[in-house]
Amino acid sequence: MDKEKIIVTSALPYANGPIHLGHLSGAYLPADIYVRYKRLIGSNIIFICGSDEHGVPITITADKEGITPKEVIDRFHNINKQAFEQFGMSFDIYSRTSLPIHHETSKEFFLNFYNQGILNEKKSLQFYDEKAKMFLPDRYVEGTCPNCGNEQARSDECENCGALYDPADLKNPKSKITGQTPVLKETSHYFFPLGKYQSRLEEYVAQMSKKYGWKDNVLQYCRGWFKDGLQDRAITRDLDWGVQVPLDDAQGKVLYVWFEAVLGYISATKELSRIKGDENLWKKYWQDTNTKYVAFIGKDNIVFHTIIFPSMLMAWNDANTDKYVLPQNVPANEFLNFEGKKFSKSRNWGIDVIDFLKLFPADPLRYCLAANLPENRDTDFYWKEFQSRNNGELADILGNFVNRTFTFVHKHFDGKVPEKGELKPIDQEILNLLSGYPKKVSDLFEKYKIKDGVAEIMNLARAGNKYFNDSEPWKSVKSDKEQCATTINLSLQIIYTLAEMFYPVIPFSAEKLFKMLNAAPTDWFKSGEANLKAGHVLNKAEILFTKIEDSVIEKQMSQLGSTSETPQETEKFEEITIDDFLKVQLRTAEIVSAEKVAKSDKLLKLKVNLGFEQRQIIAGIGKSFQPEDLVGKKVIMVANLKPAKLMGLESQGMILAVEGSDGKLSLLQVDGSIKPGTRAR
RNA sequence: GGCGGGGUAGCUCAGUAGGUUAGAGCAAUGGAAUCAUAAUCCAUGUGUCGGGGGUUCGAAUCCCUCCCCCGCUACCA
Repeated sequence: MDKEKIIVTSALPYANGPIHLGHLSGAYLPADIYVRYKRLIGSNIIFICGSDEHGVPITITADKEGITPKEVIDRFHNINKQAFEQFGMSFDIYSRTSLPIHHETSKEFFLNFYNQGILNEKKSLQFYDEKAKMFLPDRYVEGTCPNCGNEQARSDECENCGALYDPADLKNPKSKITGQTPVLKETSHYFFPLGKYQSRLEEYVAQMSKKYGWKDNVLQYCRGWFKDGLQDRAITRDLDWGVQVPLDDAQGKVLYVWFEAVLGYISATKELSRIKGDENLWKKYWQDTNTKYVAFIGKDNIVFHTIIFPSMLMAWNDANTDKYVLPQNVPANEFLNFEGKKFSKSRNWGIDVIDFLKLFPADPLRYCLAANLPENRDTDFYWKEFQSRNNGELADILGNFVNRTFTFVHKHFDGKVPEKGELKPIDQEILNLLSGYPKKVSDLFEKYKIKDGVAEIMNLARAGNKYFNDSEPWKSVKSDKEQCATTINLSLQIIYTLAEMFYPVIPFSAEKLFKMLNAAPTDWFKSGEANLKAGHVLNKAEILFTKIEDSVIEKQMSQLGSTSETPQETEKFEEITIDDFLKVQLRTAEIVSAEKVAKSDKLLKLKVNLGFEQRQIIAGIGKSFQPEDLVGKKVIMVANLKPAKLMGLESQGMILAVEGSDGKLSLLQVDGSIKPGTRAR
């Protein structure tokens, strides 16, 4: 078989937080299984990943914690790198986009596009916050719409009336960061003309998907983007954290993260070349039309890998003789939820990889996630399912089959592979099954049906148990030793096949299995044959999987959602003076009427009695309360909040509520004897 | 509200070029076996395939409509 040359990438995780189980299910575990399988069939493959370390959210985290962005990325790069290692991710390199090689690569792409003249430079007046010393992105500015008077208009458009205008016309602009009045300064940005590539992209997607069978969910996303029409996208920003725009007149500008992050795959491969001492290694993969490039991602990343990255590579290829390969397949997964709800750090819902691996070994997690990958739709991780997969499948089906065979061989055959004798139909049947297995599983993995493949492998362990049962070696050992030897010989061959088939899924346990067998993996497609010679000496058996007790699982479940236990230790509060506090007028108010705001999911229009006057409040609490239940309640409100318009309705204050771990709101209330309008202090 | 994804057995999930009695694993019930981590093996499902309508000889699968859930987004003052 020809050695396929393959690049596999997993989405670069953002170095602004630890990765959780959902991330693993989306872009990492399926990729690792695929890569390990491909290595076993002899493909020439490299597996690339790294941290994505630029962008605004990282600077915000840094500001909040009073540290530098560098400290933020160092922390999460190391945490995530370690988590991946413990989980058994077999990346050839786990790089990072803060490395000089990445900055150089990104600049090279930018300059190439710039010199080709395909980038559009657009000048515009943007608000500049002199106190924060930064240009303000549109969503950080608000003011009064020159058209309708809406006070929450953005700098260049009003969402209330839909008007578009020049930022200079916005009245009373305010910076949302400092509250200062920003000034207008001229700035210019470069735009990548995505629209120009639309027809080529559509053709590319159509061809690749037809030829290589792209997943349905991926095509649906692409269709949506194509239908809306691709727009020019700005590829620069006024910011100081990121890759500097390599032009003399572009001081204080960096490349927008979406532009450079995908290039991280290439720069990481360059880094790998450097480490391996083969300068041109990366070119042999990225710039060879025979290379098959597969990008594993979660669904949130589809547009970047099927549209943006390919269009950038097209633009490069148009002007260079060294041409990059485009993704041949983008097997994006949906999302993994946790116990029925999506992962949420703030609600303490879910578990980080690094924490999980402190409690349990990697393999049970790998198996459990692999058996329920969100390949077709969102799926859930349940603690109970994890326990039952570990105990009922890994320990009872696979572990026990191995264990019963090994104890038998040590007890009756001196720890050596016994010679097989004449084959009965039952033996021939299992041999046939065995020899067809590598192809059966391979066919599924090649189509990225990892979940089905994994289920199929476990079925082989089931078949092993059945074969052992039906053959009854514990009887034949007394009546027909030759027949017994055949049974045990074949059972050991099954274990060998299992070790190989399971290696991509549960590598740590598979290695133990090979050690017990005193053997090494072979070519994948030969692993269904008789690989153990009679007389081959086996090692002692060890327990592969220990069972997980109910109490251990229950403890984990009981800790879920209990945010009160860890009252956000990491959050630091800015101190304020008593005078600052007294600026806020908290007063009791009685709700006199409540009704839903038309065409709104969660807004309620409330009339409240403040004692000295009535107010109208538009509150976003409609998902937690029925309007009729609110009437008569005495709540706490901010009485001197500047009025604002929501859905065209004026809101003259804000009532206070807290959000529970389930997302339901609870109102701050006082008892009935307190008069409306009483100030809280 | 807009866009996208879903609603199949008690639970977690498969299943669309429309076609014989709709599947798997788990759980449940009964049985067999005792080599083995009390582990295994066999048998057992009256599931309105979210509701209603339509196309068709035939629909979980195609069309229309309604209901519910999830995500993103617009409104969380």
